[in-house]
Amino acid sequence: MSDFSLTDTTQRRTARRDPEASRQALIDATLDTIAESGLAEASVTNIIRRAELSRGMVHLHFGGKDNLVTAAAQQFSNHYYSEMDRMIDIGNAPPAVRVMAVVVADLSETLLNPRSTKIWHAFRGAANAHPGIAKYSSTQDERLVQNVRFAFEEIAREQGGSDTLAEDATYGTLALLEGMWVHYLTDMENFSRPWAIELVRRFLAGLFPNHFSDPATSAESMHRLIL
Amino acid sequence: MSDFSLTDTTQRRTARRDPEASRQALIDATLDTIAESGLAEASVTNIIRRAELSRGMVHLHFGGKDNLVTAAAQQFSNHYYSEMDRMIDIGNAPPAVRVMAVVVADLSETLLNPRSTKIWHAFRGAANAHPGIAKYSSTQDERLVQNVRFAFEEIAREQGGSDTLAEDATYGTLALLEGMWVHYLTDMENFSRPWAIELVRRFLAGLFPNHFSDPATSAESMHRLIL
DNA sequence: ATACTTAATGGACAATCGTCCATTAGTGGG
DNA sequence: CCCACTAATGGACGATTGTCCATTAAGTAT
Repeated sequence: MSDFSLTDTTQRRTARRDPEASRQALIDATLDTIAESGLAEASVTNIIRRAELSRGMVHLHFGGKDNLVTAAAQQFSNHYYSEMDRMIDIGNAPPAVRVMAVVVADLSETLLNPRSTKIWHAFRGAANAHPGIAKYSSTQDERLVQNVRFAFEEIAREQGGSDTLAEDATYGTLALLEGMWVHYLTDMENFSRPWAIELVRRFLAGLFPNHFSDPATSAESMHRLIL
Repeated sequence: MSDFSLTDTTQRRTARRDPEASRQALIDATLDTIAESGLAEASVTNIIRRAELSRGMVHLHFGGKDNLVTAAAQQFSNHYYSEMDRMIDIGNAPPAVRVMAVVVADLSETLLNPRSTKIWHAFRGAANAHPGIAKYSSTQDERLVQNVRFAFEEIAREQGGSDTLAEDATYGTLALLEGMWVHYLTDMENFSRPWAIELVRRFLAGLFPNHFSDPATSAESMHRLIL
């Protein structure tokens, strides 16, 4: 109210002539275009039209379209893992609860939604031919895998199971989640998150009856814990 | 030897002026290009160069590039299911063996190999924006799902489990297989088929101990049965 | 042999692709 | 207030896209 001119300047500065904002607008427009119309439609023309920026910006900020798409893939990947980290930060809960936290988070609307699934699969489909994308299109983030593996090793130790059992449980759980994403992509309206969570829990209860039959690992209970 | 001229005529006819062979050559070239360089590189120019045919053939036989790609997706899908049917045709074996037959077939080199995984994921990534492809990029072939579901319902009945258990087992198994394909795609050299088969069996043994602990459902035993 | 049918060719075509650069216009320091 | 700096613009550019068609040539029927 007092310094109207300063406020105005700040606004105009933010609106036009903010390289960081422009960079971000291009990445957002790229991801939105991919989610809405696929990677093939993510041309420079379509991207800059959506971002309401001029043609030269892609070359100016990224040096070319390839780098822009790679940056978009990187940001998308970072967003997934940062949100995942945020959601599974629940202190030192029992290992089975920690595993289920990863499951619930991966299947939550924050991470698993129409936009993210479409983008995810579009990137993965192009990853083979596009090294820049390949780097950021793997779910096998080392930290997350280790996180799950440690929890399963703790469970296996308690139950007297072998180490290969823990490893199988780790990769099986991640594979199950991958499969759920595909299931969601191909049949969104019939997909039920609680159903998917219970399905995973049931499979894990088969491997570790003493841990994943605990009501604390049920879909409702986990939902309350995380959100 | 005797009728050299006839043989020659037949050869030339097969070589040039065989519409069916030309159609097939275009489809093969399309799939090969996608497997090798991705969907984005599957341009008319690249396809006809690989097929060693002329530019107009795409329009002549398919009416346009979109229809060619769709036909390629259809043929690829048909190949998967016909090979799958062939491999799981093992008479009236116990239900657990029938389920494991699907698992082993899906993870066999015939169906799961570098070429097929790359094509598969390329198609799936484009399916959202390309209705023609979407039709043929689903693993949820009704016949196959029913096949697995019937087997699990039989198992669940024997074991006194609920119907939802059979349904969970069905979709869980398919999800597990989807996840294995992704795992294979992202880490081909470290992927072991026996390991993957045993992993699935172990998960199912958790749900149905009486059936999937049977040595007849082990990777080696199944391998012998199918091949 | 001749006419007819049609598979196959390959270049023309407009549209679109991504890259680049001469130019304009905001912004902060002297 | 002006100068240097650089974010931002938008059109020009050659290359490449998919479609289409006039033409050629192979196979078949008369």
